[in-house]
Amino acid sequence: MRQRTLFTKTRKEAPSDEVAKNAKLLIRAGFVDKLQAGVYSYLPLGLRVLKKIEQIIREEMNAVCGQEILMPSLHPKENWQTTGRWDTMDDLYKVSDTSGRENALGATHEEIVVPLVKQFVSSYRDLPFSVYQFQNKFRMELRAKSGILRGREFIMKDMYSFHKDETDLKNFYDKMKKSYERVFERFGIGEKTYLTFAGGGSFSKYSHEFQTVTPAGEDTIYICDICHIAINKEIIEDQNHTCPLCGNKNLRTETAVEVGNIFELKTKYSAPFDLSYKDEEGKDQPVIMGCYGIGLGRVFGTVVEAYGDDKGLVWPREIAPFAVHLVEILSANIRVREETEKFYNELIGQGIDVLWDDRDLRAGEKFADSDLIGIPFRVVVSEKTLTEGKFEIKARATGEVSMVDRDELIKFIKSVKLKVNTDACPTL
RNA sequence: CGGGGUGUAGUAUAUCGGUAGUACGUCUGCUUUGGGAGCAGAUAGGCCGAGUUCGAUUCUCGGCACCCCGACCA
Repeated sequence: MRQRTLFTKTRKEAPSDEVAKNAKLLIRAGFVDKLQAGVYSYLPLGLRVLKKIEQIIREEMNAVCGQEILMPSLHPKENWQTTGRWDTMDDLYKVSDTSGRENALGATHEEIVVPLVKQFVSSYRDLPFSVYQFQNKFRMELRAKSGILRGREFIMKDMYSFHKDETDLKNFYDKMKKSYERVFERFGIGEKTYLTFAGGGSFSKYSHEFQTVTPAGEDTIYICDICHIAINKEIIEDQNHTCPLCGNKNLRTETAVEVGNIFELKTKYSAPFDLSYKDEEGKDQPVIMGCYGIGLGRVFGTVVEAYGDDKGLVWPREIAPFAVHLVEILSANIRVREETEKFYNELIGQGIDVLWDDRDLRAGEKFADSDLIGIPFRVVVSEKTLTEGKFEIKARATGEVSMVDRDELIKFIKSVKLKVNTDACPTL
C-alpha cells in the first residue's frame, strides 16, 4: 500500500485524556479512533492487525474441527428470560423498538446458539461438534477503561462445543487448552501468556483463563514457574498459595490481562432450553457443553501494552499490519522515487505485504512515523542505495541495522516465515 | 453505581469578568531534504442550558461528555 493514499494520519501527540499506553499509541498511529468511552473504530492499519488476529484464530479453530457461523447481535427477550439472565445480568444492554418489543444486544451467545443447535441435534450420532463465530459483544460496563482493553462493544471469538457426556467434553476441553496455547504463541505473546486456574462456578472445580503478563493488567495472578501455569487471585486462598499441579509454594505474583477463557458449561444452558439427544438405548440425555472465548481487542491491546515502547508500536511478525515498511528518502536525485517504485512492485509481486512511504516528507518525519507504526522491518531507499547498491534494513523490535544488497534483502524478507497450522481438521 | 478530576481551533496548551494567545497541523510561496527543518503569509476555537452582571469563555447552578480511583466484569 502506498502510504500517501492512506486516509489516516499520524499524530505527534496523544489526546490529553488518554492515559492507557495502548490507547495513546494506537490513536497516535491512526490504528483506532475512539467514538465514545469503550467504543472504538478500527482504521485501515488497525483493521489489518485485527484481521490477522482473526485469521490465526480461525485457522486454529478449524484445526480442531470448529465450524464457523455468525449469529445476530439483536436477541429476543424471551431467549434471555429462558435462562433467567434477562433479569440477572446487570450489564446487559436492553433495547426496545417502537412497537414496544424488547431485545437484548448480544453480550454472549449461549441463549442463541443452544436453541439454534437444538433444531439439528436429536441423536447421539449428531455429537460431538463445535461452532464458533467472531462477533461484536455488547456489555454495559459501568466504567469502560484502559483503552481497547475494556470496552462496551468488543469483538470476541466465542466457540461452543456439544458432547454426549462429560468424558467427551473433557477430551475436547483439553484439546482446546493446547489449541489456545498455539493461538497465543502465534500472536507473539506465548511466553507471556499463562494457562490460569480460575473459579469454576457451581459446575466444575476450575475454569481456565489465559492471562498475559503486562503492567497494564487488571488481574493479579500467581505464577508457578515450574509448570508455566498460574492461579487466579479469586481462588488463591482456597489453594493455600500452592500450584495445583506440582504443589510448588513459590508462586510469583504478576498483573495480567485475561485474553481468553475456557469453561465447562456442562448442562447449564442445555437444561433450560431442553437441549437433549437420544442415546444408544433410546433414552433422552442432556447435551453437555463447553465454551471457549478469546477477546480480539484484548489481544490487540495487550500486544501493544506488552511490546510498545517510547517511540511507538512494535508488532510481532504474525500480526503486523505489513511485513515491510519501505521508506524512501527523497533527494535532488529524482531516481530514488523510480527505484523505490520498481522495488516496491517487485516485493508486491513476491506476495510480500509492503507499506511504501511515498509521501513528500523529510527523512526525520518518515522515520518517526515508521517507528510509531511499528512494522517489523524498515527498509530505506535513498540516494546511497543508488550509488552503493545497498539497502538499509532495520528491525523495529531490536533496532538492529544492516546494509544488504537487493537480492540478499529479498531473500531475507522471504525467509521470514510465519507460523502455520498444519493440523487440518479431517472432517472439514 | 460511589468518590475525585477535566471540558478553549484538527491536536497539545496559555491567559482573562471587557479585542482569546502560542506551538504543531492544514493551505500559499520560496528555501531545505538521513531523525518531526527555515522564512513570509493564511486558516481555524471557548461542550450545552439557565442564573448573576452593563458585559460571562471566565463566577454560580443544572445537564452532558471524557479521564482516574473503587465496586463490578472478558
